[in-house]
Amino acid sequence: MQPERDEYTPYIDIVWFIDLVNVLGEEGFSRLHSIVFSWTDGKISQDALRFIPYAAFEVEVSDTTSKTVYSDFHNLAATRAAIKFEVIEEIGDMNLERAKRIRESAIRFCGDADMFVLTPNMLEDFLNVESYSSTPCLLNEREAHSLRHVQRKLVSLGAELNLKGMVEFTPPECVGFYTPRLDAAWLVNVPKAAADLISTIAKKYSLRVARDLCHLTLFGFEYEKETGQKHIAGGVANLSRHSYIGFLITSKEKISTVRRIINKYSLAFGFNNVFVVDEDTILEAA
DNA sequence: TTTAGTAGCAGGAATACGAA
DNA sequence: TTCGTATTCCTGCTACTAAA
Repeated sequence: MQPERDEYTPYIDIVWFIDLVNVLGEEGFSRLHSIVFSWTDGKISQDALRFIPYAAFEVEVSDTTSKTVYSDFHNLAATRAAIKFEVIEEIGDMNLERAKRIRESAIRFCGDADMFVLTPNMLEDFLNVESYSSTPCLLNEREAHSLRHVQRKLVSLGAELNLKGMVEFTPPECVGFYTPRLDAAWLVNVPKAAADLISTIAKKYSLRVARDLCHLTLFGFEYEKETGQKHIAGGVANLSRHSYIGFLITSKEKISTVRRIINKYSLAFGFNNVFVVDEDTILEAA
């Protein structure tokens, strides 16, 4: 999403994107964009939808300060990339252990995870590696016997768009904590080479990556028709953290209620990736 | 108890660079 | 030329430890 004129604009040193045109083809992406464009009132630009950040790297090679490293972690979190690396040259007072302590604070206070610290030397080890270890898939396919109309529609629409559709989806990064379940999700495969490289780095340095490295949860869906405000608010919170773009589907009568929750939570918790969609709009999507 | 040395950290000035 | 961001270099503060 384009920054506002008066917003600070961080420069991320390196970002690996998944190009949805490569994944879906020109025609498939064009169709997906037209659907997302209509569901978000045009708030998602074509490029923001096309290039999905997978891995982001911030590199500090000077005698950097702790605040610089701390803001690096927040800038990395703002990319919404699945996995984030702070690469630290151990110069002056900055070193790996100190950067790791800053990482712990960043994870605790900015509400993101899967951020790690490396040194340039640790990365150079991988330049001449000929094969990488394969990436284990953490997805848990749940059998859903009775699907609601909206869920069936989302599964069939996802299949038409060449996306992996799942219902009653449990985000793999939540295992061991409170485990939310999204009513539906559309996932995209991560290119094997990228996933395997990250897996190999994680394995060598014992980085505890929580999320599934071979899929990205591109879209999450929650369907709330009759439930109360607090229940809906939980859905909004789950969507913001466990999908790249989240849609809360509800009836026409409840749209204003849901929008008020999204407005409140997006300001309080700093996200801008959840939208409310009228149930009929989903069912009529062709 | 005081003093000196050291590590860790914070902060600012100067400068480089690219975009508008 | 201006603006925003990154980088480099430097100084100062605080806490801790060991020696006097």
